[in-house]
Amino acid sequence: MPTIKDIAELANVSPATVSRVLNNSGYVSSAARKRVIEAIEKTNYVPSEHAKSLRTKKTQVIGVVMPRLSTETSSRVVHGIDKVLSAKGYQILLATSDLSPEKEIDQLRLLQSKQVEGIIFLATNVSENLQKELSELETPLVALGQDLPGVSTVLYDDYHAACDVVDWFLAKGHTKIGFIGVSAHDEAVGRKRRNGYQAQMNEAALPVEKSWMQEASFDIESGYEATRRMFKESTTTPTAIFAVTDRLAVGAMEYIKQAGMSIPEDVALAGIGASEIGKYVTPPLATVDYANEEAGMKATNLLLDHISNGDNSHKKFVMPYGLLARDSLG
Amino acid sequence: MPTIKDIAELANVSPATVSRVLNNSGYVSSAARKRVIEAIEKTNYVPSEHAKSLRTKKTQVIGVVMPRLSTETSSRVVHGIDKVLSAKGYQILLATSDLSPEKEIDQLRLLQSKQVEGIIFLATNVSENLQKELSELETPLVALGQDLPGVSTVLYDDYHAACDVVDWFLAKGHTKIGFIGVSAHDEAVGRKRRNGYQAQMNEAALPVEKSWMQEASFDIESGYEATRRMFKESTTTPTAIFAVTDRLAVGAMEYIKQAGMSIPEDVALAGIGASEIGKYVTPPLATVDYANEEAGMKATNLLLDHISNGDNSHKKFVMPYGLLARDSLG
DNA sequence: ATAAAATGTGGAATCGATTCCACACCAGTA
DNA sequence: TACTGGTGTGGAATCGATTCCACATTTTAT
Repeated sequence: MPTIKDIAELANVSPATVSRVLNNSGYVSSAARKRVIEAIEKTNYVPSEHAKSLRTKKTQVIGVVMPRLSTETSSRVVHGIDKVLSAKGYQILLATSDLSPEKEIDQLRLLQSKQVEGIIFLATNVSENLQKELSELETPLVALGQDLPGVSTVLYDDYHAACDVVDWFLAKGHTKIGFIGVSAHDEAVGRKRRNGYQAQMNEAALPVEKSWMQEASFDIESGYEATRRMFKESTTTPTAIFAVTDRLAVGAMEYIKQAGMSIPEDVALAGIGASEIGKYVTPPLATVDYANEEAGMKATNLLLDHISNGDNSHKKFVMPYGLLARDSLG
Repeated sequence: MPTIKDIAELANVSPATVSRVLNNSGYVSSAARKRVIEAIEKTNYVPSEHAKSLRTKKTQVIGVVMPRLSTETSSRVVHGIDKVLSAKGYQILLATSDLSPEKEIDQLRLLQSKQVEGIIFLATNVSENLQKELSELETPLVALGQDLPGVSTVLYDDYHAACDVVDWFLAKGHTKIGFIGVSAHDEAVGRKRRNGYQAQMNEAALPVEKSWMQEASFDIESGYEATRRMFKESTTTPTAIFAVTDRLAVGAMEYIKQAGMSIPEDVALAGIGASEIGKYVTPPLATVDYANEEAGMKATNLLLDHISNGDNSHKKFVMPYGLLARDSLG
């Protein structure tokens, strides 16, 4: 591995001059520049970013912390982030938290030690420790998807989206509406969407049988099971089901079909997420489009603003969402 | 941002001693160690990885270059990579090439300058320039999915998988089998799978009408269009279609349904990739499971071997695949 | 013609860690 | 008593770049 010194010797100049060529700064005669460039090409020289960062404090790297990579939502978000970042010459240092609160904090530290210039943080849990860590963090950070106090965040409008889904059903005349949610530890998906559902049912003065509200995890299989439980346990069975994610809804769809009922005639169905799968199941799944890619882009732009302007204000940005009424609605 | 010097002063020791505490190396009295640890905690000190890497040449970062992130295949692969890497304390520096050959090379250079300890490379194009770049690269590298000469690779068995898909149809008595492929610039998906199809049709002495072979890009919509063309242009229409990816197959499915034909009675269908979507469309799509996550893990382990053993041999590893015969087959 | 400004270049300090080496101290042993 | 060997510590070089400053040389302006 050649260093700047080797190039300097080869080109018969000082390291300082090589550096000037590298950075297009200061004065360099065209003769010297030519010799340096030749030396660089001959040796396949690549400057060490570490030495550079050590001196300049710039790394051109943004850290991204997310619970898991292998979901459609995540990859859309990362794609949005990458789109903005790669255009500006930044790279992504990826850190996954595996849904573990301690690991989220560890990763935050690790990224800090790697001197990333900013962090985009998709949290799931919002613990005490996490908030403490965040408040001590010097690196600019933007949260996405969960409302973290004291930091800039790009949020989805979970509450109103959930209300709108329930409204869909109400408008079709449904009164017995089931709900498949996830753990309330997840503030956004677990709590807010449930709140929206409950608020809307209350508003409409509709009673909700206990078994109509089921809790699942995040996979299709779990949506299937939740639906099975719902139908087994209910005295009056729902005529519509709102699942908080498309995957859960697809699971519900599987159960309903297997149980010999038809969608939307016997049971109407809707999810949230606008996942690709929902578009191609039969019937197509009504859902809410969260514009994940745009959210990723938005968060990145916000972060870059913080970095360049040294702007420390805490902005909250709520993403608009789109309603995709499809056949599963009736 | 405190540095090792600040800690040293606070703890009344030299930087050397702080370093010893940090790395658990050499002799440190328990009194000194205690003072150092306290100073670290008090100041929230995080050592600079840049300074460290500059000195030690170790970064604990692996670069991953891939064409795009927002596909199910990619995220499965990255997930596999991450699983192995995070267990060993490595991090992932992500670089996307956006399907552009020049960008693939740029990213390779950039990763090198960031001193990554190894690179996992998912290429699409296999150009001259790329091969030159790879041969000059000093960083250990493992390619995944495309056969690059002169480097270790983890490969999918595209040719035989394609043969097996055609065999499915042959076994069901189909003789008119259509094919939806992608550009031959993509060696693995474009060329090898097509070769498998053609070889098998030849073997069975079955004629292939020109319009039965259509070229598409990678999205569902494009599969739809390719199928439309196939049916419009053919004098005899196929009774079975092999699409080289599940997404293309789903597009084909859409067209076939919309044209009023039924699957598998009028047209049988199969894809490759075992994407989740294929499992939940109606009818479920027959496909080939490529074990992407395992491939990512395999590639990572191979890479780590190279790194730790300084092992420069070029291993080729072909992943086994699984056949998922589902209802779309008939 | 002479002062002032622009151009080119190298020396050396610097960033924040690690690590070799020298040195000091305190046992235990011959 | 003197010598070994294990402990504990700090000084200083080092990694590979950037950048300030000083200095030399040329060009331009007055």
